This record gives sequence, C-alpha cells and structure tokens, in this order.
Amino acid sequence: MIRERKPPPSVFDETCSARHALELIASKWTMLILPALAEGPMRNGALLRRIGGISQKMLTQTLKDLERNGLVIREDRQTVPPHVEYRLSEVGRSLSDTLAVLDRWAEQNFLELDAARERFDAR
Amino acid sequence: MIRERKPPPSVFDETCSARHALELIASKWTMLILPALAEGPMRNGALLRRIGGISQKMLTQTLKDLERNGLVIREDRQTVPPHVEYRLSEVGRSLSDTLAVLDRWAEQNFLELDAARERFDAR
DNA sequence: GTCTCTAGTAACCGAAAGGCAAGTACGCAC
DNA sequence: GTGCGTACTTGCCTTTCGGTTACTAGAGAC
Repeated sequence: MIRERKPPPSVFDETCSARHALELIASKWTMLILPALAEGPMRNGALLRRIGGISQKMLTQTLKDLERNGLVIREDRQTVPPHVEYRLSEVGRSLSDTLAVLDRWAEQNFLELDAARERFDAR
Repeated sequence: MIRERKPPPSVFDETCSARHALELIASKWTMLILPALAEGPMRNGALLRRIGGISQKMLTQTLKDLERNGLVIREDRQTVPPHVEYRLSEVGRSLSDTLAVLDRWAEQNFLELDAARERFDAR
C-alpha cells in the first residue's frame, strides 16, 4: 500500500492556498491599513486621514477584503449619520505586528534604496 | 525665527520616499523571490522552478527592479550559453529575513483565512 | 423646507499588471 | 550543416487596479 504523502504547505506552490493568503498581504494598502488599525479602532474618516494617498474607493474595497478574510472586524452602529468602526481581529493583530516590522524597514532603509537607484540609472 | 521641523519619515505619508520602498516590497513576486534567494544564489532557471506560477517575464522584470534598488546582485558570466547568477545584497538579506516571516505567517494561517472567507460568503 | 454630516455605492475610464507565444544570440556537440 | 541550451526581449492581448465624479439615506440644526 502506497502511502500518500501530502507536501507541507508552501507559498512557493501556486496551488497551495497559502499563496492566496500571501497575495492578500502583498498589497500596499493592506500593509498600511493593518498597522494603522494596530494603533486602535478607527472609523472610515480617520483611516482616510491617517493613510496618505488612499482613495475612498480603495479604502472601502481593501477593508471589505480584509473583513472577508477575518483580519478586520467591522462594527456598524446603524445610526444616521452612519458610524462604522473597524478594528483588528486576533489573527489580524498577529499579522499587523509583522507588517509593522516591514513598514519600519522601509522607513529605515529607503535612503539606501534611493541611492542604489540613482547609481543604477546613472550607468 | 521659525524653526522648520522635518517630520520623521513615515510610510503613511505618501510624499515620503519610504512609501516607494514599501511599494517595491508589497509585491507577491518580491515576497517570493527574495526568500528564495535567501536559500542561496540562483540562476534564472532555478528561480523559475522554485517559484511556482511565475512567468519568465515577471521574473526578469522583478529581478531587474530589485537589482535597480540594490536588493539583488546580478552576476553575468558573459558566456555562451548565458550563465547569470542572482544573489542577495546585504540590504536585500535584511529584508528577506522579514519577508520570510511573512511567508511563514501565510503558511501557518491560511486555513483560518479560508474558513473566515467561507463563513463570510455564506451569509 | 433646506443644509449638513457619514460611510458608503455605482458608473465610467485610463493606466498598469501580467500571461503567452515567438524571436535573439552564439558556442558546442554531432 | 542542424539542433540544443540559456537567458533573455518583444509584441499582443486580456484582466485588474485605481482615480474621479455623482448619487444615496435620514436625523438633527436652523
């Protein structure tokens, strides 16, 4: 009897569902929204102000996707005018910690990248 | 005399060049290529085999972008048939460490995301 | 009655991502 | 001569991304 051995889940395998998770993460808006929410629950308007350059459309769209995947919790108070609050779920928080590390990496190393690009383009 | 205070570099500021660095990182191909190269220097063909689902075009394009920003070093042996090797720079390695953490996060948590998505769509 | 305030949604459109197929260079084995 | 092997490049085409504008509901202030 042949023993079927399942390969361990790997992001390098495109058929593995881990790849889908990676693609959700690998978005600049995700990488900004989650760390922003790590600062505390926020409303739509606050996020719009916190995250420079994001449009209402992309914010709504990304938030919905994050909510669908269980990373963000959306609380609609059902009032008029609307009051909706977003906060991280448990899983969302575990991810936002790592994303925040990446954000800090970008802030600490962008000068070096800028310099490298200049060098490269000068050739 | 008014003292001009420069704001600290922040990825939340769209005019800050750290945002550009973030956008380079926030690509699924970058998040796969750098950790792949962390396993050791590789040639084009080896990367193509290692990273499921990547096309030749995207591999070349992303590698060029990473090289331009100083994260990857490209060594062309100038032979025929061509022999080109890619490896991480110092900065590239510091980034790939964090990216590898994210990859592992995806591999460990994708089941939970899958479940959340199913729950959400069932409503 | 009218204006405001919030968190959207919908339609439209141009830009960019990215897949696929075919072409390139050239030394070597046969 | 023909064909192989490697690392690309180019062109075409479809899909997705993402910006802009206009529209929505309904309570409360005036």
